[in-house]
Amino acid sequence: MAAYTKRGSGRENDNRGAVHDLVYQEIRQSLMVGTFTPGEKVSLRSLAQQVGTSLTPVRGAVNRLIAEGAFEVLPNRWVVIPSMTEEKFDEIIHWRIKLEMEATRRACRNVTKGLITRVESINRKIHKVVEQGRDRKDLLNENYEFHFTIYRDSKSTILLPMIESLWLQCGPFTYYSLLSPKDLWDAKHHDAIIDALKAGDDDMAAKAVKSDIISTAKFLKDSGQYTQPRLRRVVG
Amino acid sequence: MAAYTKRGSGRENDNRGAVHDLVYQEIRQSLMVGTFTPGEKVSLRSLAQQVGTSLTPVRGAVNRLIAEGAFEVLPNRWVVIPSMTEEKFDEIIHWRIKLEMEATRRACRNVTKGLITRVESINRKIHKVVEQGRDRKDLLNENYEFHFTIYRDSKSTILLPMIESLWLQCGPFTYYSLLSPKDLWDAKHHDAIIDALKAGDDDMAAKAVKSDIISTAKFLKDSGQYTQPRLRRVVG
DNA sequence: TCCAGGTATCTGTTATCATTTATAGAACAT
DNA sequence: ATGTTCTATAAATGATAACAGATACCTGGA
Repeated sequence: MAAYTKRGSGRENDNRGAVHDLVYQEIRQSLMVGTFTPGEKVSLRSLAQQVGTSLTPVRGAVNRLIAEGAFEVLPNRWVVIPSMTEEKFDEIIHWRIKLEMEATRRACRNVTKGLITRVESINRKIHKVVEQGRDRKDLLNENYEFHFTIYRDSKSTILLPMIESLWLQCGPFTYYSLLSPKDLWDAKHHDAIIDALKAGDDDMAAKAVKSDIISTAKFLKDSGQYTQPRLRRVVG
Repeated sequence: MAAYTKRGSGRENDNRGAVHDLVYQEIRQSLMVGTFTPGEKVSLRSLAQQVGTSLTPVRGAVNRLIAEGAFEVLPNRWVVIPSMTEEKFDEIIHWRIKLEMEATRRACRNVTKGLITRVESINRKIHKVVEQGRDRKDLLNENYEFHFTIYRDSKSTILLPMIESLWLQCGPFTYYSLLSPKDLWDAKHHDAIIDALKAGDDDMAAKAVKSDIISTAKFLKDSGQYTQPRLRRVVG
């Protein structure tokens, strides 16, 4: 037993997280709520200055985000936010539906009281944000939490990274939705998901998730702007 | 092998690729042909020494591979080859089938003469390797090329990274198949894929791919060894 | 007015060094 | 003989500086 022996100082910094992980989380969050705009150029040095570190941890975070499809690297080796085309968006949505339906089914099959409590709590927050008309970014964050709280309970180390990657890829596209005047958030899908979880009906839960994805996809498509395929200047 | 250094000497190295990209390719290749064994610890320094560079490009490559699920990072911050469980493997195969069927369908829909030529060329190489009983690793490499030559023609920037990630994740598992005495390679699936491509029958091509995946999955499962979920020592 | 060429600046990339942290092994006490 | 503590080693992580390539801008000439 004797957990008294603490090595070294240890008291100094309870932060415990590697800096490049914090940087990753910060950029990722910005990405999800549409802080970056599709096509925007991203500089490692400016990012480093923004987060107040050297290039090294930023590089680690950016490399990871590139691998996840959140960033794109041009032939120049410059890093940009990928642009979005309609085909690409449709494809993302198509696979989001497939993967998230399955993740939901799995989570529903071994649903616990704890999951329902957590999800209901987040859903209440969402309702509150919508009522109070608060910042749309809060809504996006809570929506992310709502879904991934469920998906995490699928206990699938295969599904989760794929789903995260897809969310990350359509994240910047939500930038335009922030500009859109109309703010239609239909809470009925979330409620339906919770009801299905409570009933332990995995097919019903999956269907509710599908409806939710289609609904938000339609919302994004309405306010979104697709980017033309980038024209690369051919140097002669 | 192959010191990649790019720093001082300007023209020695083909400037087309950054060093960390070459390192990535090399590690990835090793991963695919089962050079690493599941659960094995990987040290950045040893990797750097192996490829003859400093840590920096190795870190970039490893970070990317972590994001792709090829490496796993322990709470100790040590990097290891992920272990494989039966559930995990089945899940990977399940989604490989779904995604690769779709990629094949897309490639088949806009099939070109060039694709068929390339694929037939690779298939001939595979036949030759099998006949001559050459190194199993050559077989794995050619098999990879065969499939991804097709998938690349799906022109889907969404599908391809997901499929690559799945291949990478079951890559180390093939280590055991290299140890297996029996070497059953059924070429009929590849031939069926080519026939379907020639006929432009996307459903048939997709079905042939499914058969091929199931076949190789069965082969891997026969010779594979699953790893117990890692036991973390609980300090008391 | 337009185009060519050169220069300054910005970008990613790599190497090296310093710091922190965790594991392993030896020495010690019980 | 066993368990604990100290120490040495090895590991990842972060900061900094030097380097190479590309872009942007400015200048000079037609």
